[in-house]
Amino acid sequence: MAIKKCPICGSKKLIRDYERGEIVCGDCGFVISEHIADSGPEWRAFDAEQKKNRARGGAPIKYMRPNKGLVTEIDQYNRDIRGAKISPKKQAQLHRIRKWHKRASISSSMERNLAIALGELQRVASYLGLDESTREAAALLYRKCVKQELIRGRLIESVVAAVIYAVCRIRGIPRTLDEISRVSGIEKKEIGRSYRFIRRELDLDVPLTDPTSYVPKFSAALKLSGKVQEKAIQILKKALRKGLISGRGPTGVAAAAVYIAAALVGERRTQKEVADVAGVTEVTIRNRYRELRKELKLKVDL
DNA sequence: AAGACGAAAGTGGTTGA
DNA sequence: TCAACAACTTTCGTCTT
Repeated sequence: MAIKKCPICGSKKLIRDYERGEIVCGDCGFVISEHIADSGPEWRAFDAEQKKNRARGGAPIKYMRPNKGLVTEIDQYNRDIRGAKISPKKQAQLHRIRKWHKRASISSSMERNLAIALGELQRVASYLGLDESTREAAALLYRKCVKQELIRGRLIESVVAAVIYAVCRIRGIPRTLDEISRVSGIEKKEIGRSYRFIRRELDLDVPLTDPTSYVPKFSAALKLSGKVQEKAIQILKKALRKGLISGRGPTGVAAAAVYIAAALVGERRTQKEVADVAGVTEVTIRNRYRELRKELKLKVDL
């Protein structure tokens, strides 16, 4: 069912944010739906060069397919294009070609690994509501891992989860290790270990998680207005300048900011409510809240 | 009765020797 | 590999609304 207008303010200006898997109201900022399926094109160019290459004719190259979407097959009937029998010499040649063709593609261990991994990746990504371009980025990263032989000794599923986590961090898509752990069925510490390993080996540049990216998510779960989100982001920006973010868990900081913002705007939520959707405890919210209040000199009457 | 607050002890992960 | 360490959680008693 397609969503046509915002249930809060009735506005029809809806922004579909496929990277984050959200539909957001353009007027009040309310996050109407998370985890939407991407109905846009199945690939997105990361830069002009790729756009040019991919925009050319033919099917887009898909990293999600074990053979990148390009298929050649040599059938088993020794006939030429008109159906006539082929000479024994040619037959032998064809046999050799078939053999090597198979070895070079589906039957190589790398391709077998990829076939399993990409299926798992597809499954986890869809549970997390990640759009196609993010999935492609994850698939590409996974290919790099395979190429550098980083999988050996590790569960394929754990590397898949780690790759997804890395891509989400890089793209600023708010998905916690907890969420990924839940849908992938791999323990958090296991994912974390694989994640750190591939980050080091591939020399990935992963920025710190920006707490503001969690604000829309938490606000939506708490049914808070766009005004609260605005306020919360404003608070976080100030906190960032004061150096209150570093070293702290991003979800905790974001949760505290949302909690404060809700109180300031008059849409109060209890610490427990905020804590639950953020996946932290009330104590953590209190600690962050205390720091924020002190450093930013916010007057909050509770 | 429920929520807010904070102290104290416990837990799991990181880091540096 | 081990110990120190910071962030966070759990638990609990007290205060406020």
